[in-house]
Amino acid sequence: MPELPEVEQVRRSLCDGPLPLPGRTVQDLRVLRPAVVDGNPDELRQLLCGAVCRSIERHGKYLFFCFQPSHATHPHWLAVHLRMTGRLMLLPEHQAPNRHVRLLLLFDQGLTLHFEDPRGFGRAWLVEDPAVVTARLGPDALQVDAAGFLRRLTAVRRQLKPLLLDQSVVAGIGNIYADEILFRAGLHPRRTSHSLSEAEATGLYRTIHQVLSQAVAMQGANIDGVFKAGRYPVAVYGRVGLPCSRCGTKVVKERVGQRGTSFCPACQPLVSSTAGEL
DNA sequence: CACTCTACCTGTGCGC
DNA sequence: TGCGCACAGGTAGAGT
Repeated sequence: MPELPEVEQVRRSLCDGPLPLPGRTVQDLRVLRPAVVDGNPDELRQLLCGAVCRSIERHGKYLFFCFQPSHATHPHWLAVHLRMTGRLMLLPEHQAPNRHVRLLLLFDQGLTLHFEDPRGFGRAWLVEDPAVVTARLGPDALQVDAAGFLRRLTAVRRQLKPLLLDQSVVAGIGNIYADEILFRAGLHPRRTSHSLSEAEATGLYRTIHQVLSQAVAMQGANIDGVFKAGRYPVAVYGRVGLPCSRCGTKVVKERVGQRGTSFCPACQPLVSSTAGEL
């Protein structure tokens, strides 16, 4: 389930890997499953064939591929959202797409970008400007400054778990990192934004930044047997019934805001405490 | 405004 | 072995 750190890892691997995408020209585009494209697949193909990839940007969980078509003055952007099970892989052209590949972008020098997605929730679509998409989102969770975050936090009266998941507040946090952040901040998922002390609110901000930047540095999360994108060790997500790494209390799972939520009932008390960060 | 539900989709893992 | 089924989750959009 790619969230900010995993999406950033994808971006980096495509930009800074041994075979960087920027600078390469699209030779062909194949839509293997039309639902993956939001818009007309033929139009997408016409616009991107012959276009040169200039850069790949990220905002929250969205990727934006900047393409300069040969006969246009301004670039076109391919927006991509991987949702839960989407993956992007740059493979040699002789590699046959597996049955879950939805979209193929054939580049020069025999490189093909595979957009694979077993669940088929992921989407790719063209935009004139990434701002069309990012206007609906809050600031990127790694870019937001303390004052901006605290302003957004105190502007509402909401439970912390759904608040962190709301992409219009800050963009990039999903179910896994929301649980990890709240655990490390020592905050119960049902605590409300307006109930936080100043120290708790600042601690939450610092924890968001700390957890996400550490996860980016470790190339994403590592979840036992499920999701091994990177090496960032999760402390509570998917660890129901196992002892909390900090105090040994069994990790519990409840539904908070319709979402499965794992936390340590001892380290994350529902009542305000002066414990501070973990 | 805050919350809840539903739809989308399919692989996984459980109970029987 | 195999069937049925709940479950997982990001987002949009509708409803309470």
